[in-house]
Amino acid sequence: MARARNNRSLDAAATLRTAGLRPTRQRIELVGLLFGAGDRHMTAESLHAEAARAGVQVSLATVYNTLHQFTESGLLRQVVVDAARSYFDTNTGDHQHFFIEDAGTLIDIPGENIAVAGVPAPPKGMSVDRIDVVVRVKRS
Amino acid sequence: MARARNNRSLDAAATLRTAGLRPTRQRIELVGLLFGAGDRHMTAESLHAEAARAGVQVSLATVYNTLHQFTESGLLRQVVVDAARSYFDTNTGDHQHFFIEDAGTLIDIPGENIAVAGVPAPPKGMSVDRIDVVVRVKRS
DNA sequence: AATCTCTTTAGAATAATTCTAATCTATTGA
DNA sequence: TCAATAGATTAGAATTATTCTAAAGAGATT
Repeated sequence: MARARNNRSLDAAATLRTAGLRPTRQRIELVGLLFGAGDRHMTAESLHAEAARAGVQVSLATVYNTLHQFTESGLLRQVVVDAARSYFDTNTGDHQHFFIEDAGTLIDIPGENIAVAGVPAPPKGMSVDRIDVVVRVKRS
Repeated sequence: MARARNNRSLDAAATLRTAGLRPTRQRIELVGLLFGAGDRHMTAESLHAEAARAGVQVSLATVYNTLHQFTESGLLRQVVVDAARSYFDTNTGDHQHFFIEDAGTLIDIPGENIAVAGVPAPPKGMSVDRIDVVVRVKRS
């Protein structure tokens, strides 16, 4: 019998298969980093740096590819708060964000807390894809 | 008597002076383009192209400078909806946006229509700068 | 008009992201 | 099990939006 991969890897592979993605070495390791420790907000650069620190060899191009594939298959959600960089959120459930402008960091606001009322009907032939609320905060 | 500038230019110059900016030829012409025709959502490239079409000579660097200066002095509001480009809104009043993802266009939602409830207290030492709501719509 | 400070500009530089085309690897079918 | 194949990874080049630089230009003030 071949030496088995550990449980984490098995979980990651299953997650990837469910998402319709081949469980490659790089994707498995990125799944581990992304989903191994609670809800996180990552940029391509921060994930690439974290992979390097963890001794995981993966190119920046693959990190970008992977973040986009994970977003398309619903494993991640992209958050647009800053014109300069893209954030990816491991929490894909109903929630919104505080954005700390000075630090460039995000904090989740649970969806049950927050409510948006009075959104007009979208233009003819259009339907609402998602409503994003960003509460921008600064040092006071 | 010197030939007087027209009213539009006088208005523009006054607007600029009030904002604490020197009324230079370029700024006056950009004010004319930006505020001459109702509420608009522009990118640096779109404003630069429109200036060129109108025969207004202004460099792209100046368009960027001007958009940022106008934003800082409250003449414009920057809208972050797309990781790829920055939009500037001539409507600085209380309102929110539909973002048509396919077309990359914005539509205002009047502030009196929309309400956000249940925003938790911001983290210690922070205060809310602004709450942005983006209703992302797509062809249905 | 002289001076001073602020502004504009072309083009170089930067930063995030995407592309390319060559190499590699997981999967599949024999 | 192994070759074939479709898909994935990679380094580095390319692209895109934006910012920087430093030199020339133009309002403002005297």
